[in-house]
Amino acid sequence: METDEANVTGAPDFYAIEKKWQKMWRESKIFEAEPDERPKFFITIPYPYLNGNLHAGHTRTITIGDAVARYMRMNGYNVLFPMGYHVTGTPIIGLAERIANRDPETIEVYTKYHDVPLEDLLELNTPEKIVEYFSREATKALNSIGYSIDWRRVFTTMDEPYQKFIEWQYWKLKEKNLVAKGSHPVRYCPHDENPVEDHDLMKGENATIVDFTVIKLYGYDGGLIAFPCATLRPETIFGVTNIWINPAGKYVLAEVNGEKWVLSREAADKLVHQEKEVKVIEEVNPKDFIGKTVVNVVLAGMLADDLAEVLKATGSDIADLMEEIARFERREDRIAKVVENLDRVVEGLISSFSNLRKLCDGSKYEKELETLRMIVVPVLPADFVDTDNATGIVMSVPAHAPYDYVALKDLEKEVKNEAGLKDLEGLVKVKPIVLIRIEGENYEVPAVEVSEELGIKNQGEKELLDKATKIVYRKEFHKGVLLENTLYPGMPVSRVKDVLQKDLIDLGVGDVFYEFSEKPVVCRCGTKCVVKIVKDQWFLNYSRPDWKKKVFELLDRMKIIPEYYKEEFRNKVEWLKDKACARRKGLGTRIPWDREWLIESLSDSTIYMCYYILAKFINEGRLKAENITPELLDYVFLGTGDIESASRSSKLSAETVEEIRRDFEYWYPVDLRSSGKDLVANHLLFFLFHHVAIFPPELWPKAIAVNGYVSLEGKKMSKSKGPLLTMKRAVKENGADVTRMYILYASEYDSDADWRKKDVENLAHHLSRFYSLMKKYYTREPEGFKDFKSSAHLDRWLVSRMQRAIKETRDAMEKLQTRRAVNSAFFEVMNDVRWYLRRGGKNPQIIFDDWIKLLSPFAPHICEEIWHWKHSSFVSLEKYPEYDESRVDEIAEVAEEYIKELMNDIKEVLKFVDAKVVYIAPAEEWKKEVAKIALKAGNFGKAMKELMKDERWRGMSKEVSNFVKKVLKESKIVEVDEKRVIEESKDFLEKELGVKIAVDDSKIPEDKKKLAMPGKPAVYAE
RNA sequence: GCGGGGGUUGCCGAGCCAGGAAAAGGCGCAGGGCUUAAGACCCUGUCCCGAAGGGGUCCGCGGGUUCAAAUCCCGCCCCCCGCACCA
Repeated sequence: METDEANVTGAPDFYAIEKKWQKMWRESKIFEAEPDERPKFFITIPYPYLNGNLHAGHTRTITIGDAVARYMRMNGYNVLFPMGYHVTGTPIIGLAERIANRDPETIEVYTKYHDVPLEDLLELNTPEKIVEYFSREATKALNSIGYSIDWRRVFTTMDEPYQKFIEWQYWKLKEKNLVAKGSHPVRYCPHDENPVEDHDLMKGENATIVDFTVIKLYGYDGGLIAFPCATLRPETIFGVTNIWINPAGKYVLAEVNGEKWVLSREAADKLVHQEKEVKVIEEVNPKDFIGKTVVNVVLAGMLADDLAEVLKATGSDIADLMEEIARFERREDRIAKVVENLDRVVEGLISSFSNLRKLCDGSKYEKELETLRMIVVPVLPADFVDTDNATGIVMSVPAHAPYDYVALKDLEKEVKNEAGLKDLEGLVKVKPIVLIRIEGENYEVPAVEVSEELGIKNQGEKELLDKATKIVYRKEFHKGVLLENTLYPGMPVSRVKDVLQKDLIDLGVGDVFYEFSEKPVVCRCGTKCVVKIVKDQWFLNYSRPDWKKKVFELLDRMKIIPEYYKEEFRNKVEWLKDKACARRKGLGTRIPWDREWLIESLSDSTIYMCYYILAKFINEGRLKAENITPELLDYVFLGTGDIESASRSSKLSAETVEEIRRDFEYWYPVDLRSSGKDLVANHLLFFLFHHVAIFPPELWPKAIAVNGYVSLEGKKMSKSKGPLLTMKRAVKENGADVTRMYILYASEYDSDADWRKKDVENLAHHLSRFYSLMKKYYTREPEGFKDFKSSAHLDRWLVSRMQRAIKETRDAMEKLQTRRAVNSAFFEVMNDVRWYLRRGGKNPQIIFDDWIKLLSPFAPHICEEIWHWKHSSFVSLEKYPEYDESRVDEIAEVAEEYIKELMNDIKEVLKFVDAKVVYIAPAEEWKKEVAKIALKAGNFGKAMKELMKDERWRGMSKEVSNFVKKVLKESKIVEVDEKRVIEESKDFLEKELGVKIAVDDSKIPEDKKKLAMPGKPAVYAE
């Protein structure tokens, strides 16, 4: 029998095949790209960071890149696909230290998940050895999976020439004023005296740094004493009725930048790290301050008119001063003036207030007292104040903060009932000051109404209070607008914070206190972390509008895949702030003008794609670090300066310089950067920023593609905790082609791929089947097949279907939809071939050349192997199959579809009848009119309307409507010679169905005939 | 909270942008063929009902538009990711 030679061969030796072709490719240098007359395609994948072995995540991203590279190469492009290694930063150093210290956890993770043999691992006790080891391993892995990389361009970011390149880049940025010094808050461990990164944390990984606005209210006790109130809503300063202090807390009096502050003990400790000069004078008892009053300086300025009147009426000695202040037109100026005379104003106001109180509770100065009350507010006790949050002192704004309102109400009651609090009588009054209007809502005093709606009885009901707070804050933030009694009437609450914070600081009554959003934040060493302001850091000024504008321009013109990431990128550009780009610790390049700083790792990997051009010359030994001068790089990358100075400074011949320049001009810009989605908000963003900063628009990148992660059996992979699947292991266990195909087929775009052993094995079976098919048919002469035009129906069908697959695969690849591409190029063709063989096709090999080429970007080794059974060229360099409309035979396709449907119909019937013979007859000719009418009408609705006018059709509206749908989709159905098709397929149907088939309408009853329509013959079984 | 994405038949996952199939493909499961047997391979079935190719129900929930909605519109619920100085 002819069948069995294929099956017996069994599974091919993937491993041997892979090794063989990898060697052949390498020896033939077919992926080493040099400029020529072809159009070029420069594709890059972010170089991997080498603190471990490459894993399934890398495998996915790079396989996508390689499939595209191979696809483009087969489409006539001169493709450059290089790779390098990223080693900048601290993780490698940390790893070396942990290995040197024999850290058990590290050893476990690296032997268990990264597949590093223990004896090798223990050797890796310096960063250099780690880089050496993992780059070697990475190269092995990348080769073992068959990527078409031009290895002459490999490098690491520690290489001296690379550092020269980065120095040049940073000089360029400096020239353009895009790098500047500043300070920046970071998470910091006081014990280690170091900034703390995520993986160094024991607790609090989710904590972010929030900036509280500190607003100082002033008391007076022989001198000014500031009460720094911390708030996230500085606008509420206009509605303060009192301030809160925790009577049970530990507080200190300290000199902060020369001013006396009352603040919590913790706060004083924290401020030391926040660029403040802090000298603790003494511990103080918070209860001593309760009942004392403090001055709201902002309001004092704003209400200077009223104050002046009050002070005059009550004979205060600062009445004149206040009048003077009131003469200023602008509120800001008044406040400034108050601050200028802070000492006198505060003392004067406080003593006036206290005099007036003693003098006249409830008598003739009632109104004046009320005015003063708004500005001179009491310090009151509150348990809910957290001394470990910011300063430990907060403002009370009962109109807009449910906690404040409810606590005040409680306190009011207590004052009446408890003897110990009698001092506070007259000071505790619940009189909320409203400063925000919420658009579209009817609140008078939001905090009061919301608290009442929720039925909050006292401050013990924390849950409800939190809920109320959330409601009020949310509504006010989104729909709130400031009222007349504020500094910015009409301004939305959502916008006021930054403005006001800055104003208050400028006026001298404000400050910033950085605090964690969640607590505690604990370092691995067990110490509680603080926020530290790092001074004199170098920053990349990403927030500059002119810089961003250019990035937006780039985004507009570039292609982002998938498309909706363009919007995501825009948002991220908008959101990006200045970024500290200097570090004290780590591997990398020093800032050339300030050598105590290292350039941070995300900042030295932004335009390095152009370094691949240099790398070839460097690896050839033609270019050394000392040759890489600014003049050289200006000339070869930017075309500025001149060849003479480039040549002179670099000590390279003019020819060499020109050669590098030509290479660069040929290859640049980057045509596609394909990356995992984790790099969107950082690396890819910086990639865009730096390109627009340094290169002219014609050298800006053309496209970015983003792909999702890989999980293992549904579990997230983790480099540091496992599970992890290394590229090496995946290839070793499954073979390169299986690994590649699986990862490409597992999912699309940014959705995550799940690596499932079972599915992977199954794919391997599919590939083996493919190989067997090839083995059986590929080299065989086709029977009775000369060319497409004259061939038999089934052969034409197969060729036609192949055209569909080609079109679909190409379309998918153009959009980087590898899943769809593999599906059509592999699975769908496979199904067609199977159907073809089942139908008795003898010549599947007529499409095999195309099929092998079609699959070659995805499973290059096996394709190369099979291809060589018949050809001596590399399939990797062949022309990718082109969709050829002249080889599409719609009628053949429709006819096959017809047979499939007929078979299903008969099968359905046979389910219910135990028949020996099935009679089939195509519908009567006249029914084809339906098709004509339907096609003329063009759409379903019109067609049905038209047809139902004819009474012949009315009795069978159901059948007609089904047919109309069909004919509108496959118009060729009417051109099929049904009778002939059935006759030709008779043997097939009989074999498949196990019954006798007869084309004979005389045996078919009328009611069955009625059901027939073109494309759906009458069937009768008996 | 802000921003981006998403909820499809046992599972994974297409389809939705350009309305008109119980809804591709894979996995799993069941049955049959092949085989001494296992594996591999091939075929069939896999929402419910049905002794004739049919009918019913279905794509997070609730409305709406339409001859027709998984697909368009409105409201709601739920899930994932990013929010940084870390590669």
